[in-house]
Amino acid sequence: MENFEGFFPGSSSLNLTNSHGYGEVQGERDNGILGLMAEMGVSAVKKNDLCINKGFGGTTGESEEKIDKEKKKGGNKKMRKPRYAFQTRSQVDILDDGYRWRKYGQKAVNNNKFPRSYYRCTHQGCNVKKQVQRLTTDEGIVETTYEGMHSHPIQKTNDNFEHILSQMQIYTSSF
DNA sequence: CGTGTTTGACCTGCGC
DNA sequence: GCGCAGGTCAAACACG
Repeated sequence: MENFEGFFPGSSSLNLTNSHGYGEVQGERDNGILGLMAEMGVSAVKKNDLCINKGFGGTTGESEEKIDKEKKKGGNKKMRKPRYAFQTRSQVDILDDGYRWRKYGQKAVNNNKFPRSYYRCTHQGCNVKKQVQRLTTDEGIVETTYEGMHSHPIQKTNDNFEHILSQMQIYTSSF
């Protein structure tokens, strides 16, 4: 069982050990934050396409093996990185997960009245990206999408992250 | 001065 | 081919 290295290494100090049986996907260590969010009851999903799969009824984590479906379009070698989206009920958009993020873009998307912000990990050689967007339907919900896995230690103490976690309230999708 | 944010322009994929 | 929407770049700017 992997722990949360990659997303939140060191978060094992939290009382949120991953006990869900997410298997390895694509040989990557993909089950980190998903398990964490599952423990918290936060609606979390891995999205390979841009569809957000809500409903975390306990049977999530299946059909993740299909992400290797490359687009058979002229041999495009551009394989999409797996992305993880989770929604948290928070007053702040930026969840300080201990990494250093540099904002590189902001865009108004869809019919969402809130702009989507694009962040990139500033660690050299680590091109993990994340998108942060507040939902129009529920302004208290912030959806964060991670893309890629961190391959370096966390850069800040996790005390703050623990505080953030305590602020996160369980969000169970009700539709 | 180093680091991060802002913001308009640019790029790219996709549907029509 | 064209237009739109999403994603990224990069110069200017702000701040400690």
